[in-house]
Amino acid sequence: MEEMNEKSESEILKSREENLEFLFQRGVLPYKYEFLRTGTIKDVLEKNRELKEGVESENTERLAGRLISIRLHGKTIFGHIKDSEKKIQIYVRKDDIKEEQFEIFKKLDIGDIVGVEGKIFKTRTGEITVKVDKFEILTKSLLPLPEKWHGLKDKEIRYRKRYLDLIANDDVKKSFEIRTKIIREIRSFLDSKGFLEVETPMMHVIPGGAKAKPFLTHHNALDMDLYLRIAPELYLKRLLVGGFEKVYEINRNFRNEGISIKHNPEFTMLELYVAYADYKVVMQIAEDLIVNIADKVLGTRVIEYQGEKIDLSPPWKKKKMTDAIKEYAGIDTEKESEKELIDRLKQKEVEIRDGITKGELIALIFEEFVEEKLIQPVFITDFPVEVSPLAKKSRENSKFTERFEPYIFGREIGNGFSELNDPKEQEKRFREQIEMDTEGEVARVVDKDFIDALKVGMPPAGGLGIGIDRLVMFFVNAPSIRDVILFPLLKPEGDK
RNA sequence: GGGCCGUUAGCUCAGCUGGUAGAGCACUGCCCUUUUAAGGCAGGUGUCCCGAGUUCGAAUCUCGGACGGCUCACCA
Repeated sequence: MEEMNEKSESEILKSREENLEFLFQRGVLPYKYEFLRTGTIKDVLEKNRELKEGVESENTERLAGRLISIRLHGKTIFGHIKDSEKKIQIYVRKDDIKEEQFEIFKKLDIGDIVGVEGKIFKTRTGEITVKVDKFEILTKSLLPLPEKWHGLKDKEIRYRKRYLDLIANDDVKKSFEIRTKIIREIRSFLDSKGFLEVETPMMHVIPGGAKAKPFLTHHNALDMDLYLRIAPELYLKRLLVGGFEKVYEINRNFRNEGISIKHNPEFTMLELYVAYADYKVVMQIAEDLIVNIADKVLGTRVIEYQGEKIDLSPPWKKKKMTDAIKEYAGIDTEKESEKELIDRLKQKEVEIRDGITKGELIALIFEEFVEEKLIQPVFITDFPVEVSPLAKKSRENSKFTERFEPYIFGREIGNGFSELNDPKEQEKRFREQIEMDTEGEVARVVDKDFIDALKVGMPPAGGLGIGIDRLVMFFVNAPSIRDVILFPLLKPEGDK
């Protein structure tokens, strides 16, 4: 089996290996140390846009890039080279360069990285082209590039060999550039509002701050099990206790759950906390933050996601969860009994655990009957207290909390609340959560040190979390979270 | 983990109701001094994912397995 692979692989490589050997024999080292460019391809294209046909540029340009196409015509060669932004045609005439150089050029393969030098002209068809006087092969490519007609479509290869995906699919590079701009814009927005960016531990002794299964790891010297964090929340709140008033963290969370179009085991989360503020303040920040991204990164507040036009223009609607259920599902959760709600859920084949609470039922009804209908941006507020262990109870109704989630395209893209800061209440809620957690694969423990911190006293505060990957998905119209994570987790390659 | 679909040349794919394979791109050689999915002529691509079964005969049918995609569940 292994022998087979080696054999077939060497078949693929053969011609390129021979070309490499050809270069070595002529004393050409195809792994150069540097190449000084006069500019990027984009610069040169812009500079020569007005060039008249039949006229050569005054300046000699030096450009470098990957050879992405070659067209041999006997005594001339056409091709395109591409750098990080643009591609440009190159034109080599046998009369213009030494015979040996011409022979070497004919041995170049698609994928080689080359440097070219020459004047710029426009071809008969008006394409800006480099008339090559000199060239250097900067890096030899030994493996073939993805096929040029169909490009690289195989999703597995695209994710597994992202470098090929980036070479073959321009829009992929663009998506990741937008991702970076979004994160940069979030930072600059929050920094300008006086937030301090902090870093809290990724390795936790007690997993907390969210309801999810953690990854387990081990510290050898301390002979101690550690969990990769599922959320930074409890540490960021400790900072509020410590006296920071506006903090945020943008970093990875790790959750040992299933992988799907919306889930990657490690994902990037923004969490922010504002002292002396409640959930209403934070809700406004969430809206401002996202509208600001739309303005600064895309320049429009109307985005199209998977064929659906989404208008991010503020103000976003706000609906209490129970009101949304009434509006979209016609169910009055106040009036209906628990049994009636359970029957409705069972019709949708939702599993109901024994001893389920009314609050959990309301949350399930919302998820099953309402969520997918929330296409345009909307804040769902007032979540049941049973599903919101870290949120303060509502001033109006103690069965609900001062909590909100912004929904877009049927997906929750964030989560925020008036942070619970009563240590006794918090400890009680933690214990109730542990009781409700019937699956219990990971031993749930109350984070006593966090309770101690609350006992020292945390100012009233509002907090917000936003899943960055999912947010980016909207802005780059990505159907899968894997399209916005450069190297998504995949199973190791099988022995095919 | 459940369900659905897929796996044929390096790549993208075709191969009807079973008679052991085909196209384009890529690759090799030759021709071609403004082409751009360049073109023309010639060349060979291959344990048809693996294993077992049915059959005179399996890429094709049956069963089992591997790998992958989508989807549902857990979750954000």
